[in-house]
Amino acid sequence: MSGMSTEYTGAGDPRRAIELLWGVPGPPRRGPKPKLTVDDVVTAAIRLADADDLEAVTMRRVAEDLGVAPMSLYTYVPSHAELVDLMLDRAHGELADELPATGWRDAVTAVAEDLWQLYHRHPWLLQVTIGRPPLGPNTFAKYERELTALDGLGLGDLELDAVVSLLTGFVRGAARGSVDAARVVRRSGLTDGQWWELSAPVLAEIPAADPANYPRASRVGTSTGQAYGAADNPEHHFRFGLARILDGVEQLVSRG
Amino acid sequence: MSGMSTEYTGAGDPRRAIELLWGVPGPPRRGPKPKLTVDDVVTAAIRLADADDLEAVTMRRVAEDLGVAPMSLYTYVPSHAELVDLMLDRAHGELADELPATGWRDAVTAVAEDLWQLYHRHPWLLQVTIGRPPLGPNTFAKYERELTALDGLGLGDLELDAVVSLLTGFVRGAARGSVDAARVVRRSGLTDGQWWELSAPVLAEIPAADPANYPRASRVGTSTGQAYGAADNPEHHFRFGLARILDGVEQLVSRG
DNA sequence: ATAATTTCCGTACGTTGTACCATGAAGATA
DNA sequence: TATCTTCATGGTACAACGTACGGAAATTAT
Repeated sequence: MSGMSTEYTGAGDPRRAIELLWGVPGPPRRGPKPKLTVDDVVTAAIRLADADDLEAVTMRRVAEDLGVAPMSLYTYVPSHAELVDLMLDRAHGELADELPATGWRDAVTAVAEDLWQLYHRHPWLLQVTIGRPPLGPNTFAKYERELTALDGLGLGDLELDAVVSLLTGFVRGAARGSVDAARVVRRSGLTDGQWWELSAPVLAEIPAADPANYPRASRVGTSTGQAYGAADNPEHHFRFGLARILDGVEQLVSRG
Repeated sequence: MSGMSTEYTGAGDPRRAIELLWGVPGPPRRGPKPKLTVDDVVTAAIRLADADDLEAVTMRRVAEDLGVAPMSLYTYVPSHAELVDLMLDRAHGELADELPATGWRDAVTAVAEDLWQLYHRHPWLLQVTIGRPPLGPNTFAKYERELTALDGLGLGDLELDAVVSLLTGFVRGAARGSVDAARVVRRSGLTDGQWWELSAPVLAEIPAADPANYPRASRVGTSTGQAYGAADNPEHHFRFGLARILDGVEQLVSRG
């Protein structure tokens, strides 16, 4: 294989992936002492991703960070794809286990907030395409906690799953908007305001782009621009959307 | 520049990008007749992306498709990034302008359904990272239509923007789950069921992965597995989530 | 005719994941 | 202790990527 095609979780051999995720010891080895452990590799990879991007996690860079040759990594990890799986499960281990005991709305809010924070601490998590659900301990614990937050509301199993999916999907999307916006500012060196000051005059020269053709869009666009000093406000969108979803779920619950 | 770093929309020179998006004619040219148009390039790129992936849209492959050398494309498009911007705006041109006049719930539902369909027709749209909002005609029209669906409900401009963001972000996330799941099945050649049959026995050998440690997760997991014959059902998650969000928005509206 | 401009494209560079193979280190067996 | 077996290490190489650079050829303006 060559290049780095779109990688999704759960590519590669399931057996090997699961053994790595759960850290099964394996039979006693015979050859020379390994200089590293799988955890070392994952730690270095996460350090690189945190400092930059998922794109920064190349086998060559991870190897350099660890003081070994690129090909040596393949004794610890079958491929780049499995390394990403391991990074993902490890990062989710930072989520708490406890939940507030002050009602389901607080519990669900805590789940959403924790995830929102986690995605901002490790923005590269949002660059991982989810193929198969990663069958690691922390991914399991995350799902268990999310279900626990909705315990005792009388929801059926299928409804529980759908609500959790709605919630986590929403947080993921909102966080993505937030970190993508931050990334583009960092990478381009232009704030949203500066970028708009460059773009607006060009747009004004295009007859077809007359604001009269898009009356609502231009009105709301200028309103949000003035209110936030930016095109939009990810943090506000997160809180607003979460409130709407909680209201929607509450109706479902109260209807039985 | 080398390799293909994570590309986001709105990279590159804003002036040139906007001129391309709106198809401004430019001064009369002097040199030899161009063999192609910008539209030809975009069309070929979309054809490749539809047939496969965004990853399949390489300058070399697009050029081959058009019968020119790779470097010739750069006379039409400043870089790969701008090409993606153009693809994105063009694809959104497939969205209808009209809305059902039978109430805001129907209108918002139509917006969501149309987007859901569009993302399934062009799954690569979900692989584009949104940096700056693409300032093209069809992106404008999309936003205008979304706002129109919420007309006359008494929502403020900031609320309107937040609701639209919630709605489109939700559809995007749900569709992503759907197309990613389909892609992994196609690429791995394994259905969810087959993949699970491979994974489950391995997991059963891991003591720490005992279902008793994750009681809710394992119960709900088997329920959904039996109900859908798969890990989850994207279509159902979409309809379910949309209903919850509509209920949540309805509360906001009725509270004034 | 000449000059100015623009298209087209061959070549080349730096980047990626990783296949393949040789080298040598360390435990198992005699 | 000597030999065998197994495994970590890492050098080299390949195909694919975006695209910088610069020359050749074509077209229009003068």
